[in-house]
Amino acid sequence: MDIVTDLGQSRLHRAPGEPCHQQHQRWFNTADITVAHQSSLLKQLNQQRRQELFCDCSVLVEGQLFRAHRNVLFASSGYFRMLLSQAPDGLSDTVNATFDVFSPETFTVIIDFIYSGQLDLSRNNVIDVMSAASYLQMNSVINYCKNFIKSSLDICVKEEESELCLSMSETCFTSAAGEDTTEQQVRAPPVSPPPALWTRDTSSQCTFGGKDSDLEISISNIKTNVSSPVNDLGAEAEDPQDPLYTLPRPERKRSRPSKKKSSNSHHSNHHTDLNLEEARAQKAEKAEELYSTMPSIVGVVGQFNHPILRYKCPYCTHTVKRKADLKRHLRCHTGERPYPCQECNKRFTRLEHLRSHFETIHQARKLVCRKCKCPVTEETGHVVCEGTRRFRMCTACIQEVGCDNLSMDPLDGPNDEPALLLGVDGEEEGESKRSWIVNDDDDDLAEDSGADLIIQQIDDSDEEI
DNA sequence: CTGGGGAAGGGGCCC
DNA sequence: AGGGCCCCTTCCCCA
Repeated sequence: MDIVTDLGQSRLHRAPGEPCHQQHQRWFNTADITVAHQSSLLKQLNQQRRQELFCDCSVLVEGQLFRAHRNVLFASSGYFRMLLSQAPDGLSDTVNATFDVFSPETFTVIIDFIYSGQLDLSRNNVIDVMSAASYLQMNSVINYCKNFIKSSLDICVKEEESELCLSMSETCFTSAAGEDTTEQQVRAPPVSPPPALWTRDTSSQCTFGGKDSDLEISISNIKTNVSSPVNDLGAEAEDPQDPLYTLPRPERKRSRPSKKKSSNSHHSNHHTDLNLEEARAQKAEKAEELYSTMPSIVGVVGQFNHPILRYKCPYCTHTVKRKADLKRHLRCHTGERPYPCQECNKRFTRLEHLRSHFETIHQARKLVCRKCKCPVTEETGHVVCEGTRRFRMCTACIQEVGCDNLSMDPLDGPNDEPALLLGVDGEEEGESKRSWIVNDDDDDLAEDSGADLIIQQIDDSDEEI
């Protein structure tokens, strides 16, 4: 039996034992039949959809209901593939999906394409369709849209070329303070393709400087989308030229600051610092934009009676229950690290991670000996400083290491001693917390003072076991 | 080379 | 919605 499962792809299926010379004959026949069969099948499915026959899936787009076949959506869209594969078991159950991120008109174009292979693109809807296709992870539609825009540009750009060049030169080089948003628009920071895709009101991006707004929208979105093509799983390709991509991403190998790196980072040149700061600021800005444009509801999985709300990450297939969790998750894609450690300048995505890091690394909160792992009290051990790192050692281990290898903390004093970071006995919790968050006056502590190991007397009065 | 431990990062979920 | 806790995984370092 010859069955072609891939839409739009003809394949020859040779019957077992069939001579090769007959294959070629069969190829032409089968190809013709296959195309005819595909066409007929698609028409049948489309007819069924229009008559709502055997439809087992509902898609709600801004209140407008679209009935469809689950298997067709599954085969056509990465998003639906993910959505449907996460749906509860039970093939007889209907599946419901709700979208607020594109209009019913846009989805009509998409679903018509799914069921007919014909994409009804126009100058007015191409961006919306491309955005929706990107969201739904339909690469073929994205490519059609790209080609459509490209071909439009080939015509338009030639017409507008001279004026556009003039406009670009004005907008790009006249703003010394960088306040001109048009410059940023031209540069199109690629860190967040999804925001552009989420924003259906593309008119807000028409700040390119030319007079043809359609053309400018196209340029903006082409840059965003082409530079960050979405793969089948929805993750965009990385741009090695983009400074923002140099920061940790979940699919990358984690970049731990090695000791060498850490020490070098203090001596990095001014330009690098500025670039890092710039990249950091851009990241924070894009992250903020990303959060502000996050859709309120991304999808509903489950049965009609018991829908399960899920927020889907626009960068990967991960879904979460709460919007706040999505916001937190997005930091691993945006690279935003809003919580810097005052001691070592290492940055964290979460406050709790910073706290954990600070308490473990800089406060020696762990009441065990670093060497022998035995419990350490104020009688049985000391806090040992190694640069900005602190840990505890029992007296026996300190003696074993030898006092010659250890030196007293030069900061040991009533006012500036690091032990102050541990908090004061009887201090209320808020004060205690603030001690590890804000410590701007302790800059000298952040530097390696020359002593590799420093011992200081333990003040366990405020510590909890 | 390998296994153990520490640190960091991320997800789920409760308050 | 944000903060926080718990748990798990991953990565790196070191013996």
